[in-house]
Amino acid sequence: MAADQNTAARPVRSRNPRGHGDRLRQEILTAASDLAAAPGGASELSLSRVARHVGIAATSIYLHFSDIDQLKAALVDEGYAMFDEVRAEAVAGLDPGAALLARWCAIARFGLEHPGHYRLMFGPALPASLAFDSAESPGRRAFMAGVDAIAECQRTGASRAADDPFRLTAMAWAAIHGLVILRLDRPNFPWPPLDDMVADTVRRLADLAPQA
Amino acid sequence: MAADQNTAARPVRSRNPRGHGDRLRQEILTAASDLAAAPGGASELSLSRVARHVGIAATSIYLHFSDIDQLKAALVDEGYAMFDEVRAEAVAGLDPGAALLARWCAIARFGLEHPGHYRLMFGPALPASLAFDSAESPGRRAFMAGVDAIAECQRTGASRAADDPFRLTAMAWAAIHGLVILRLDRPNFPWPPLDDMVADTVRRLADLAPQA
DNA sequence: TGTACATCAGTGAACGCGCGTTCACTGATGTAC
DNA sequence: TGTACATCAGTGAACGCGCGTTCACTGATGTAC
Repeated sequence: MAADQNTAARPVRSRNPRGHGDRLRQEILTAASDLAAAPGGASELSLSRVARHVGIAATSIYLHFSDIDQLKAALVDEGYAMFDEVRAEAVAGLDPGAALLARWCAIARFGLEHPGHYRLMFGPALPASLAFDSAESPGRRAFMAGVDAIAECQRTGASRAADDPFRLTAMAWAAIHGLVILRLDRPNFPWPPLDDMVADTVRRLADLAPQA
Repeated sequence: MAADQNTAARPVRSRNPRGHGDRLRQEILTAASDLAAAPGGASELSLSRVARHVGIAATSIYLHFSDIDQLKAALVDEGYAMFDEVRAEAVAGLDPGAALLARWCAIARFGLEHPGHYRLMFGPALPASLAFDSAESPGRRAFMAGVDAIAECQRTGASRAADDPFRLTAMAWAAIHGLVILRLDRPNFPWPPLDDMVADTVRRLADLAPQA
């Protein structure tokens, strides 16, 4: 019964008006993100499935992406754009300690709200060229912003941890990534509320002063 | 050059002596674990690849496993057997605080030493029937053992955290899982030493008393 | 106002590949008589 | 001691499927004259 996704007729879809062919690009990205969000992540993402989801012929994807890795790369780019925005928005106007908590809560919420993007950005399925490891990658830049945020907390006394801020950030990153990815992969586990867990984790790892 | 795994002749391999056909079962499990260890995890695990890796015909796998999910399930079983053993060995004879640190260090090391098993046990690619969520699953039993370990620390004063031990364990699990899985998925990141990071993370989350 | 043409958004058939799975089989080794 | 047979460990050809990718194409819409 659930299998008729294979046999179902392609959904009705009227072609975009002349001059707006690039709208399809966004439809493709959205569908790809939906598929990558599935448990199993990027392994559920295929050109045929994306095309079926959008309601177009598989070959139409080539009008906007030269191959499937370009499609994944575009999702990753889009993901980092949202990711940067979400963090900036979350910390705006806060003092360093509150900002640190807000930053990591925003990261965790981003992961749960955009699981398709998140899995591609931080999961194992990246096109090789985009792996989070060169110093100029967007992932590394986001990480270094986290390092700065912790260093700022240490400077102002909001954090009493004496550790190297790079190391502290690696610990926080791992901890929050684990929270996100386990929630995605084990949705039936009786998870305590997200924001509290994230805040408690960060507060303890960075030894943040108790809040007013 | 790396592609000749496809065209390469099957490795020489003499058949097992009469009465020892079940040796092949273990060879298959070992090869499957190797393949699942790859970045990309279980998506690299296929019957054909396992067979090629062992040096047998793909159909020979059916002599020991009725389908590919049974093969994965056997890997998960084997993984939990090792996992239970490794934890028991790590904590033997230690006081509650030291045992808690040793437990989580052993878990992290298990993940890095047996990435194939670990990815299947805790990653997204589990056969549906084995997902870590029913109360009787081996994963849940391991988790509850962790809860007991933290509760014991709280009882003896080794941990000064007042939280629900279930919640604390969920935080620790997420944090350590994140450390393991990010190390596997981002091997080029300049990670600080594992044991220190694990111990620091657990010490801070559980608010363990400083050690002698 | 009419018509030829260019452009644009998208299609459909076909390909070779690796996959999981089925089926009938092979050939060496031990055992019954 | 010799031979027929059963058992055992594994093989090889074939299937249908979804995949990524190629190629030549269609049909609606706008524009030049």
